Amino acid sequence: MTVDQIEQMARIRLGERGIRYTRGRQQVMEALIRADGPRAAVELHREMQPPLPLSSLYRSLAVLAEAGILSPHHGAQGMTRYEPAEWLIGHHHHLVCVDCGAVGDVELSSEMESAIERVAVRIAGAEGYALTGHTLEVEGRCRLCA
Amino acid sequence: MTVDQIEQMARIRLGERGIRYTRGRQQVMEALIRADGPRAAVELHREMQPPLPLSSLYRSLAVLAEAGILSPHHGAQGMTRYEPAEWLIGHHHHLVCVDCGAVGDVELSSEMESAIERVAVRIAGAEGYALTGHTLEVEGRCRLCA
DNA sequence: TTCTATAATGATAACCAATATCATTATGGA
DNA sequence: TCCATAATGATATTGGTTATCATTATAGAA
Repeated sequence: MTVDQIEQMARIRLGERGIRYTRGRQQVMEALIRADGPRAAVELHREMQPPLPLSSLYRSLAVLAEAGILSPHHGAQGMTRYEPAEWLIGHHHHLVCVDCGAVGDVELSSEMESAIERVAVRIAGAEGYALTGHTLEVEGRCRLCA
Repeated sequence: MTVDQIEQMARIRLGERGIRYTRGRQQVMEALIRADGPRAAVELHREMQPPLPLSSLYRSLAVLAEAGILSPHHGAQGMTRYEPAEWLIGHHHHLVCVDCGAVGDVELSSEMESAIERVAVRIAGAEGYALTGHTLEVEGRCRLCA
């Protein structure tokens, strides 16, 4: 799935809801699509050239998440990082560094994935929850923090 | 494992580090041991009788987490919830309500657990991380929010 | 027991990610 | 082109969390 294709799907979803896919939102989406994991507003602000004002950045993230195009991930230092929703970039899990807070995406083989899926279904059912998703958060110390 | 036994282990760990197990910290630990999942400072403040001052509450949580007795969990609304570390209450996973943010603990059968453990080892190894732990975060809508 | 060094407390202020406000600007449709 | 409405961005505000610091409590020494 190319960046353009993902953007196209996002654009359609927004159009259906009367939400515009403006230059700023486009910048946010492209940065997140190219990233290898969730990113916080402050991180995007640092990396974007030229940087979008923080107020616009935060609002764009909120709008895109509300539309189901971005998914929030609550991480270390109380920062909320976002990444394109799974229907855009595929189901995956997270590898988190317990020291620096870096988060990376990980995809599993279908056998591993279905094993985890079965567990998630079992857990949600037992507690009367309507299952919406699941993520295996693998924690460790990254090469730099080791 | 009883509340007293868990407290005793926590007390020993603190003693080894020259950290006192004071009445306030005791109140915090007992509230968290009795809880069925991670709790935030604000939640503890509401539930404790009499409530510890928020400044002391936050500091106690930080001290106990620093000593490895509590583990932080970063959740919705940017709130950090804490629970006794796994070496005290056992390994478990989390069931999170995507609407209200409630978090509950879930224990798995040993077969399910070892299946997930294998996946975690595989992931960390592939990315060069030193594995420290893993949690399956199952997301859904709880009975109240359904 | 008393003294003393040090840890812990709690009121207060400061911090910072995130959100709300609102006047201005941009956009798509009539 | 005009207009209704969405979006922007500077600014102010919120709220969870952390830092400060004078006071209090505690463990160990004398």
